[in-house]
Amino acid sequence: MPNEPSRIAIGLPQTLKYDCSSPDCDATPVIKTTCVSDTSLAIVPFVQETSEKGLSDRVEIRDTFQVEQKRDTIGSEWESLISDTSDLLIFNSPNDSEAFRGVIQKSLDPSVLISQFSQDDINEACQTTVDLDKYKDQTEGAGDMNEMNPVNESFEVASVTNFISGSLTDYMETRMSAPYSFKPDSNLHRGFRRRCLDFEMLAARRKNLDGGSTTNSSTDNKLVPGKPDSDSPRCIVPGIGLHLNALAIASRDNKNMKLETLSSGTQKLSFPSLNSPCTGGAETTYESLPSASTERESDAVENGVQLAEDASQASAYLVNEEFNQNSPKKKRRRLEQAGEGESCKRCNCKKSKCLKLYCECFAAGVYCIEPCSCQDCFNKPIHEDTVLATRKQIESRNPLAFAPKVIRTSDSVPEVGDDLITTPASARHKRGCNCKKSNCLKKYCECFQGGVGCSINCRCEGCKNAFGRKDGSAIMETDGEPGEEETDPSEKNALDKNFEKPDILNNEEQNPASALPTTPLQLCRPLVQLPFSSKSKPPRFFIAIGSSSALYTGQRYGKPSIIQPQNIIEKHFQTIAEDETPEILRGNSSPGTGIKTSSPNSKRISPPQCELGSTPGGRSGRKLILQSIPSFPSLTPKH
DNA sequence: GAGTTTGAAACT
DNA sequence: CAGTTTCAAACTC
Repeated sequence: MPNEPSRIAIGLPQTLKYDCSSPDCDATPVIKTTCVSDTSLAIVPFVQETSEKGLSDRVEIRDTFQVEQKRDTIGSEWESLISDTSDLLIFNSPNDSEAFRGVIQKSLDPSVLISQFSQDDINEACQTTVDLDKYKDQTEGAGDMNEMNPVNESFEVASVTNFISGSLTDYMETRMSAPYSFKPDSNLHRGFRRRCLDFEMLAARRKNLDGGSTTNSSTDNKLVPGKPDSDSPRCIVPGIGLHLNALAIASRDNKNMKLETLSSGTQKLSFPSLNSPCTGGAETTYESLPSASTERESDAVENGVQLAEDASQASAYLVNEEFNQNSPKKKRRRLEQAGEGESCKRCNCKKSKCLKLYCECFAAGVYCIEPCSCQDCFNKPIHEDTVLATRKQIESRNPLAFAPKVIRTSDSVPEVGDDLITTPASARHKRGCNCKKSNCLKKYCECFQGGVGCSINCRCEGCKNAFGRKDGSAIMETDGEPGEEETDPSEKNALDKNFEKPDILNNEEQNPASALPTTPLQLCRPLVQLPFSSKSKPPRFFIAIGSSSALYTGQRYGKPSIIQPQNIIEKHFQTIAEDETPEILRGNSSPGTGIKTSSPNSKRISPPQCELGSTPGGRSGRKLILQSIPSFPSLTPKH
């Protein structure tokens, strides 16, 4: 960055990449910086995202998007913006490490750390960021840096706090969630390697922390890149598994939620899905976690539901999971018990060497881990080269092969205040299914599995997808709703059976807005309407979808770690990802235009550009997604 | 836990 | 691009 050589240059190097592709982005400030530096385009969005998360005012969020749109349309202006916003990079600049360090040294007490920076500071900073124009003006001044410090430190603090507080796992998880990332050159903020993570390391880290050592140092030591230690946390491979970011988020959220729940005493929650193996051990961690988000507790809980949902579908990073799972069967059983089978990726591959999309781990962009029962597995850090090569090959065939299968579309353009949705699901399977016998009522069906309705892209036969039929006739809605007629009892049973409706749903039933058969669509709406409202409970499966989106956005924009410890930002993030996005899309996209742009029967996925097409000022929603996608392909490591 | 079914992924 | 094979998850018993 021309304008900020001294600061940015130092830390940006490759950290960017790692972080960008890591689910962590959302969690750590570093990511932000990284992302920004990585892609000039990402800067604004990134910043905005950050601000968004920090903002409680939804209006501001919208403004942010608007800004983004504006920027987008301007196009050429990006670069100038970059330079202008170079200061933003400070968030993650190496210099922050100092602050970070200082914070840690000051106190290991998360609460203290958190307290050091008021939400106001964060918001203020965020707002500043949000308003790019304003920011420009600021950047021109010498004092802009100072102004940003609050944010910066806040981020750092959050990270530290998160790390220090019982949420170490969370922190690490976040860090490590970058499934395959580049080897970090930077000693700062480098991503932890998710699956490589083991508790020894965790323990060591804890010790280090306890000993007052800086997070950075410990991290650095652990993250020595390139060491072919399959069990070490350095299993990151470049650009892989971006969509897992969502998972990471989900898992984190999940944990957070749990924490919240615990604190409230209602835990036993009712979030069966949350009890997935993944979250199991996290409790301990969280128990110690200070209730920094006390004020938002209710929200957090509420969010927790959402998160839980999310987690159920995607999370795969909890350390616990790695401990508890010994055999595929067990894993599966646990998963099943948890209500979701996708939470923690584990495979049982025997012939694919875990180098094909057959392998869930590989497909998810993560290394196989101990709980996997795969044979002749090559999806391990020691085979990083092979993994990357294979991945590249697959991506060459299908650029979105590792993208989330279920993506958010602009289909739903529900109007706030609308009653139940009559519009198509807000998320769709990107390719559509091809079911012949399952009637799209079982998890064989990717659409169903993803909790989304079938679409015109599907080639399924006899579609009875409870989330929405191919013909668009049957989107599951609340009991007694129109969509129900389409769904016969058997279907419902199937649905319930497959997804094991959590108690939470029952709770939701009490809430008209989120009544039972929560379908992506259905829930989506409430979310849109009440992004931050405690009443809006995310659709159980939809969340996953949201996560995916979040993933994109999160990666691209980076999820601020600021609030992570408290879930505050996280919540915002979630909300934004799932709720705000739709609105954004709403603005520009017309219903039914979403992903359906691709040929209905086309098996091949259209490239991001096509699918997400970015029309200046045209489809902000899509644009948003689009931007996020680019990060994925970061297959080419910047070593 | 073994065996079957299913549909995506991979291959031809 | 269609048809076939391979694969591993999902499912059943």
